[in-house]
Amino acid sequence: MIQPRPRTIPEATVARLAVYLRVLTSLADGGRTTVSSGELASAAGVNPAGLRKDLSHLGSCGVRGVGYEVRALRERIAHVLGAERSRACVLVGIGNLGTALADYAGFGSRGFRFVGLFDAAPARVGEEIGGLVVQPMAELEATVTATDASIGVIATPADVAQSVCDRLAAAGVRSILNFAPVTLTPPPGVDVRPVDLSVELQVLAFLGQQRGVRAAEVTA
Amino acid sequence: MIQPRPRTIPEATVARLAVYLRVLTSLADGGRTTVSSGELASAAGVNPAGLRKDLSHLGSCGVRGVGYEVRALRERIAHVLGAERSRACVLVGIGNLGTALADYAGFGSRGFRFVGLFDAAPARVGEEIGGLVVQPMAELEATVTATDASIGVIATPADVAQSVCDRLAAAGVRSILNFAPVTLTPPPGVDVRPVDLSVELQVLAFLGQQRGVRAAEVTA
DNA sequence: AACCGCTTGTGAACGCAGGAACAAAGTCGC
DNA sequence: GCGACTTTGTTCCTGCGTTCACAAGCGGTT
Repeated sequence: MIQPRPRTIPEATVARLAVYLRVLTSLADGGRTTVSSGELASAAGVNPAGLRKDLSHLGSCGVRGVGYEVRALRERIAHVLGAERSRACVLVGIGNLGTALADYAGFGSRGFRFVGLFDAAPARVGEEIGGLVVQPMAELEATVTATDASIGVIATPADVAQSVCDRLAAAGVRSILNFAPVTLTPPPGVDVRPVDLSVELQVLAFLGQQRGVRAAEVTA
Repeated sequence: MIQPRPRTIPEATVARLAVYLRVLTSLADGGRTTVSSGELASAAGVNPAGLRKDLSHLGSCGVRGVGYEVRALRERIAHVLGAERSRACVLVGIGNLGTALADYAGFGSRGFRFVGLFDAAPARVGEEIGGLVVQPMAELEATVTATDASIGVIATPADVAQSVCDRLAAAGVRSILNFAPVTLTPPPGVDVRPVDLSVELQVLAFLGQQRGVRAAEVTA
């Protein structure tokens, strides 16, 4: 089977596609049937030309002079992102953040479902969160295998994150979202995407500080 | 006063500097006094040449043939990022995620301190988290003014995030970290940095799916 | 049926980030 | 004191992402 499109979609574009998908779902819920690139770009906070280029990566589905059909475009993006099928995820580290993630309903509507929650603290084990019961760490590998989970989320303290990463990888998990404030070095063939909340705050603070300096210079 | 360095540091570099700062702190705690670019790059998960280029943006502080002095470099980065001075932050939306953020000790050690927690639900008001008492939304503006908070964190449901954003901006907050799954349109002069956990998961899933396709092609 | 306005899709140019290679500089050994 | 080695700082270059601008195409109108 020949793929008519080059299947290499830039990572930056993929991130924006996920945002478009969210906006389109919101529009569809609001009863909109068509939308122009300018309006969609405004709602997503990006440049209209860039949005069109992003969409061109998945074979154009718009109608010139009219715009895009909301439902059709949503389906198309969902298909490319693989969001149609539900993906099994396991979550390790049921602290405050882990609890928040396990309870977050937003994941379910985007094609992700948690199939296992794990924590090292015996006091946590047995607790029920979002319909799942927290399991001990010893059951991690068996659950990953049984559920064929391909995504792992690490919300543990920093000092155990690497060992959790290794265990997840060994059990067959290929993609890991890491909230622990350490840089993980995964085995070959495993992707790690770091999400460091402190880093986000520091970048934000620096940009704000720099903006202040600029403003002071302009007035000077 | 003439600044010897161009103060325009690329945003990508700023994000990495925050990571280097974290690694350096860890090294300093471990008793290390010097570190080479290669070792530091490995610990941060980046290319050594790129790391040296990042560091060159803030005036080189390394010693050729030896490496970087851990404490001095840490101080330097902290100074450039403005992490020496503690910054006042307010947090709106004390759900599961908000509670996790308020309780997260990692922020304190990076120069951020929460000075106000707010929630619209009367049941939440009065609760004590991480040494602070949750306040009603009506007190938002007064607290921002009194504490001169410059950073706001939004962890509310999506439907009220824009109005919270507007109120924060009106009260004087210039930088906002948004965890709500909507694209905010801030007033001029206000920066918003979105952190969408579902988007992160979708990008991760797509990359993993694409990796699977690649592997299948190679075997074919 | 033909025209006109509107919107998409694409081609080109610009700027930026990332990586590799090389020169400068300092330390360790002899 | 001198040479060789190690490591930084810089420069060049390649590739990617983003933006602008224009041609192509469709619907509505006359």
